[in-house]
Amino acid sequence: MNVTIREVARTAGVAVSTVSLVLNRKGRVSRETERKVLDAIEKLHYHPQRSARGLVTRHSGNLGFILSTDHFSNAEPFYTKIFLGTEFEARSHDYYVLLTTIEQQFSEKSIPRFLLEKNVDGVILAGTVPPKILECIKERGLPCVLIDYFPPAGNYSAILIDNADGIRQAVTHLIEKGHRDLVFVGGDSQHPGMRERRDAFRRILAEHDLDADERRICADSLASGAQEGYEAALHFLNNGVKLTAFVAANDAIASGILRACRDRKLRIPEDVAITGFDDVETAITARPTLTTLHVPKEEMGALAVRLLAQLIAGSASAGTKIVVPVQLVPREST
Amino acid sequence: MNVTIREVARTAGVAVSTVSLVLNRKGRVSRETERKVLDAIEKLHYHPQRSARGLVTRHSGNLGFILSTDHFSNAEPFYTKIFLGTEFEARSHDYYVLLTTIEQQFSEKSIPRFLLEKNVDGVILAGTVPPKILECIKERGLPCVLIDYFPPAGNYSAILIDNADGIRQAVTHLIEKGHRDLVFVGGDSQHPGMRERRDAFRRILAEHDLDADERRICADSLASGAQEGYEAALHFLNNGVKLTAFVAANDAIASGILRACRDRKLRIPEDVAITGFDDVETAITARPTLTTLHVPKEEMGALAVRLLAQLIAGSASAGTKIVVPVQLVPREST
DNA sequence: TTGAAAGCGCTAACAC
DNA sequence: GTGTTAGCGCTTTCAA
Repeated sequence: MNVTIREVARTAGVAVSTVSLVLNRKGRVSRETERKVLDAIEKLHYHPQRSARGLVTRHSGNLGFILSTDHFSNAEPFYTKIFLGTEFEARSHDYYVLLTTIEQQFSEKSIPRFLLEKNVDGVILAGTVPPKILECIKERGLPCVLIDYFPPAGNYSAILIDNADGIRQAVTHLIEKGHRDLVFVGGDSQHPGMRERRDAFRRILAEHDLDADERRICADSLASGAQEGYEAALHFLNNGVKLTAFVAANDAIASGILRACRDRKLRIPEDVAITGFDDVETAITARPTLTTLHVPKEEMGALAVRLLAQLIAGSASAGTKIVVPVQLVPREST
Repeated sequence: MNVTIREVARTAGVAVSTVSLVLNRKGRVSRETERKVLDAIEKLHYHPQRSARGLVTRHSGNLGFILSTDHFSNAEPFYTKIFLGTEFEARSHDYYVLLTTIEQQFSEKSIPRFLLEKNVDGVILAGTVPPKILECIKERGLPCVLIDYFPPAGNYSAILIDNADGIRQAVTHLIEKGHRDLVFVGGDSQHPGMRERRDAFRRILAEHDLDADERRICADSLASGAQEGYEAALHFLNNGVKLTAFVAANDAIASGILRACRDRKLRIPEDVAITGFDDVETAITARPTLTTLHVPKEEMGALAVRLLAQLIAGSASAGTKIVVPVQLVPREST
């Protein structure tokens, strides 16, 4: 029932190693024997078995995808989109992708199973991940690609977002709409990308000779959700900061701001304009719909797979960074 | 560098087979030797390798997920949600999910690689799939679970949607809103689920003594998209069929109907009401937002994994069918 | 209860 | 070019 390489060799009248050579196109097999082997393979419907091959080649044919638990369980569409992007691209590279999540507080005993079992040839990590997991991967000599995160130390391959340009587009857009008094609501200040967005806001306002005072920037929260946005917005509003536009570090925050403004009976965009970042579902389901920066999430996943595949093949060098552009999507909130 | 079972045996001072017994808790190992082995494992950070184990046990630890190409490349959120549901659930069953897509016109040479490589222990198939792939899976003796599809012949395990009850809820809702003249716009009549929705419409209207004439039912298209909905709606409108409400077989169709009504300057829901089915993104991004039937997509994926895991373990019998309930979500379109 | 040894199906030296 | 053979790391008889 179970057809093996041995049977193929027997029916083709050659040695197993010859079959193996044909299978792996290592050349140096005569046209004639190759034909015989190919015929036998065809006839027997033979296909090499992954685990047997993997045992000796030390290649699994799988890529690992690691996401922190909160990113996934929030069902954050941001990272799931990225994940689907990797799934899609992986197929054309003949890889399968194994997904796992890890806790932010990483310990020895929570090492992803696919690493322990040597069941992946490379790893993609999306969003903030504990530094320890990176060491863990390096120890095993596995190539890896980060997405939307870059740790404080070390030189990693990564797919990053052009955060500064995104904020520039948002601010420029608001200025064109006549706004002069902007405030910024940031998120998790541990995340480098979030810091980039905040810093860009500061810098770009300065470039335009607009008030970029620290009191116009609220970016010290630990989370980056709607609740934080809501509270930050009330904070600005209650303290009488002069403002006509909010620049939010992401769409969730922006939707929180939206709610705060509604609570205060402010009209959007007449009284106050709001911009988000990421262009996730929230942006389009919000009322009014949210002007935001479109981040090509699926594409980032695809790029990560492509880069990782090259890293594994040795045709790209570790430390390669790819920055993807973002695009302003004007909607009702401005 | 690479710690194997042999080293564990050596440092524990026992035989390799003993370590294996401990690893697989096959019992009949004395407390004392078990301790020694466990200590050695701990000390060496040993973990069995998947491919080596798989080679002998014939278990890969993976589940396959098969989706038709059109379902996936349309980036149909319906099936991607289901897929994410399987990913989520698989983790708690210690399985990884391998995704692949197949063409609707299935041939010998397009058999999913994970089947050829014996790289999965069971298979989940979502949406319409060619019957040949099912034979192909059966030949290999792999358990499988279908989602949202049931082939004309054969007895399969499946996760199905309570389509009839969904249509009942939609119709009842419309009747409560005062509608008496309903029409139905169906989709791909090859799909059993789509047929169920159509048949339920016919039956439920009859139960309420409403006109369920064939001219009120448009369900002969080959696709189930917005374009089909648009054309069907125009067809009804142009032929002067008396109607105040459309019941669509899914949200995409409903959004097409919506557009047709807008083109004809009909007010929604004042002049005409519309209901969808599935509750995908479209339903909430449409203007006005769409009253629809919420289908628990992630949950269906999770149920499929749970059932498949039981099938593999032998603790459930092939042919088990699970019907998931749907829930009406009233929005602006009614 | 434990150990020795035979494979699982494949690749890769190394001979011929 | 092609065949022989030794493993890859594990599980599983079968003896002891």
